[in-house]
Order: sequence, then structure tokens, then C-alpha cells
Amino acid sequence: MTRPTRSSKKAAVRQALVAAANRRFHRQGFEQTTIDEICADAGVSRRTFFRYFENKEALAFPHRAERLERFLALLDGAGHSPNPVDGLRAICETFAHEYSANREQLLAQQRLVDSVPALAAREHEIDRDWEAAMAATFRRRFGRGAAAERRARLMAGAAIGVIRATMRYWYEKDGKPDLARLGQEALDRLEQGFLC
Amino acid sequence: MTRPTRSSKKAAVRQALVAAANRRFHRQGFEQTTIDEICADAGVSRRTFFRYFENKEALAFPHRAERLERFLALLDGAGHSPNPVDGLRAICETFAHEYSANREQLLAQQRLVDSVPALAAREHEIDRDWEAAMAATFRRRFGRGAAAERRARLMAGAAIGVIRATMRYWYEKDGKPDLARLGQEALDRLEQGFLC
DNA sequence: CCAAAACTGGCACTCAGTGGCACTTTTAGG
DNA sequence: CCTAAAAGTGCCACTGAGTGCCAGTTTTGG
Repeated sequence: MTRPTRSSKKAAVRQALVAAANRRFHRQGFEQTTIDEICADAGVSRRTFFRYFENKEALAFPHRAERLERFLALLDGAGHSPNPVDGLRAICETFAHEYSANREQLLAQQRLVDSVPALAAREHEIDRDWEAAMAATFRRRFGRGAAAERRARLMAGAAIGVIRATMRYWYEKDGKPDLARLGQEALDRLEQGFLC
Repeated sequence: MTRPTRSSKKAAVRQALVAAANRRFHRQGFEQTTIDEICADAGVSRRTFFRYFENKEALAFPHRAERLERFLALLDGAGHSPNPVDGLRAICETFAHEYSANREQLLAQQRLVDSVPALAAREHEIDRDWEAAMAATFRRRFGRGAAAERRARLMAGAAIGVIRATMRYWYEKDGKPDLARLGQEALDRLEQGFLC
């Protein structure tokens, strides 16, 4: 029987908070759940809660930091394709598989997010992080100059736009369509434009 | 001397709150300003404040409802062009002129928004409204069917993506570039895609 | 084994936002 | 005009989010 290390205990506390929050949010709704209740369930003080999460909203996106990190790493790794969209295609494939594997959990999370405006706002914040990451990558690929800069940003903006639209569509269809396929079609559009 | 009517008084109170908030936000920052202070400046009770604005954040976007309404009307009006982007081009022209005319005010507002995460989140909420409006319009143009539906949504997502990226660029350049021109270039990209 | 560092709990505090109620002003109908 | 209903306002008490502070405990590395 190994003694619990500090970091493993931290992970356990975090996990307990997330689990308690999920239960409560699901049963009572987001606003109707107080942080006190979550803390009581997790056996932790309110003060400690705020050392694990910035605020109540953060509980609804427990993988935010980790996923962004992974996205950044993948963007870095896919740095060699001549066309930046090809890099996105590969990344899309990776995330599509992960999301499909966690379908139920994601659907539940999304139902929650859609029902609480404050959470929808946080979700956009996340998108913004991803957009910034893509813009930085594209900029590196497109080189210097104001035109290249603008192009990189427009492309990142359009990319996150079609990605988010795709996710919403997938969620709305209860995660039944093939997400990887939807993603590839979205990226096709991004490449080829919307001229009729 | 005309007796002040009820609605004119309401408008005056609203205006006073917005003005007081702008002053305070500018001098002390958003979080450092309490609603109490704003109410005191405007000569109104705290309880009354919440009858004019949903929350403190709403003070930073005083034209939100009005602008969305106008956008919706323009979308409706531009319903006859064969290519939906043409409709956007006309609308872009209209808003570009308005924004350029209110450059200073918009720049100040944006500096505030960029410095407060909560406000950035609200801004995304606004974008979401605009995206939904565009998606509905495009859907009408593209007809029935899942493919048309998806196309409409992807296009709306990409559109708001390039528009927001354009606005950010313009803000960052202190509103000096020709916004109408930037907008048209962004819409060119939307039409023609990002294939290298 | 020990000192430093990290973690925790508890308390007091500020401020956003809500509900309720009494009071005043505006409006519309006769 | 006059008046009753409706709309708007102020005040008060309350809940709950989030922060600063400090004292006590646990973990870690040497």
C-alpha cells in the first residue's frame, strides 16, 4: 500500500470536486447549485475550492487547459505541411476520435453549457484561445508583412468559426454523425470558400 | 418648455448611467468601479439600476440591442441578391461607415473590453447573436435539406469569424485602416477560401 | 530527522444581484 | 379636469460568489 503523494492527492481532490459538481449540476442545474454544496460533497472547504478552480464556471470545462495544450502540441508537430489546412485535417482527425469516444460525457456537458449563458460565454473564451493558437501558427507559415498577418488572422477566425459550427451541429444531432467526416467537410469549405 | 414625458426620462436615466459608467470605467477600471458609485453619479438607486441593465457588463455595450436590430433589418432587406455574400458586402459598407464615424468611442470601448475577460465573453455572446441571424438568412436562401442547413451554418460561422478577426485588426491599428476596405477583403476571402 | 515549502481551513469582508413592499409619478378613460 | 390603474422608483434585507489574511498542518528534499 503506497503512501499517497501530494500531487496524487491534489488530483483526487480536483476529481472529487468535478464529480460532485457534475452530479449537482445535472440534478439541480447550474445556478441552483452553490459552491458550498459542492465543497461539502467533496469534503473540502470553500476556500480550498478556489485554489483548484478560478470560479464556478471552470467546473464545467475540466479539460480546458489540457486540451488546449494538446492542440498546441499538435499544431507545432504539424508544422511541415505546405498548406496549413492539411495540418488541421490531421488534428481534426485526432480530436474527432477522442470526442467520439467520450460522446456521452460531451453531450451532457454541452447540454449544460447551452442552458447557461455564462457557460456559453466561457466556451467562447476557449475558442478564442484556440483561434489565437492557430493564428500564431499560420503567421509563422505565411511570413512577415501586414498582408500575411491579416491573412493568418482571417484564416484562424474562419477556421474556428467552421469548427464551432460543426461541433454545434454534431451536438444537436446527439453526436450521431461521423464527426471526423463533418470536420473534413468543414475544412473543405474553409479551403474552397463559399462562392455559390 | 415641454414637460418631460416618461420615455424621455427613461432615456435620460439610461444615458446618465452609461455616461457615469464610462467615466468611472475609464478612470478606475471596470472591476474597481462599483455599481453603487455609478448609481450615485447618476442620481439613481441601486435597485433602479437593475431595472435598466441586466448587469454591470451590459453597461459596456449600450448599443447591443439596437445594432443587432439594425443588422437583422439589413439582412432582411438584402434578401434578393443571388449570392448571400453580396448582401453582406452592402451591410458591411453600412456598418463600416458608422463605425468609422464613431471611431474614438469604439476604440475606447474596445480597450475596456480587451482589458476585462468578462467583457470579452459578453462580446462573444453578441457575435453569437449575429451568427445566428446570418445562419437563419442563409438557410432561407439555401433551401431545405441537411446539406443546405450545414452549409448555411458553416458559412455563418466562417463569416462571423472573419468579421471579428477584421474588427480586432482594425482596433489594434487604432482604427486607422479603411474599415470598409478591410471588410471587403475579408468577404473576398470568405468567398474564395484559403487554399494556398 | 528537520526546516522550508506547499497546502488547508476558517473567518471576516466586499460586492453583485434578487425579492418584496410601500410610495410616487405618469397615463388613459370618462 | 379627475381619478384609478399602471408604470416606475427607493429602500431594506438577504443570498451567494469571490478575496485577503493568518494560523495550523502536511509533505518534501536534504
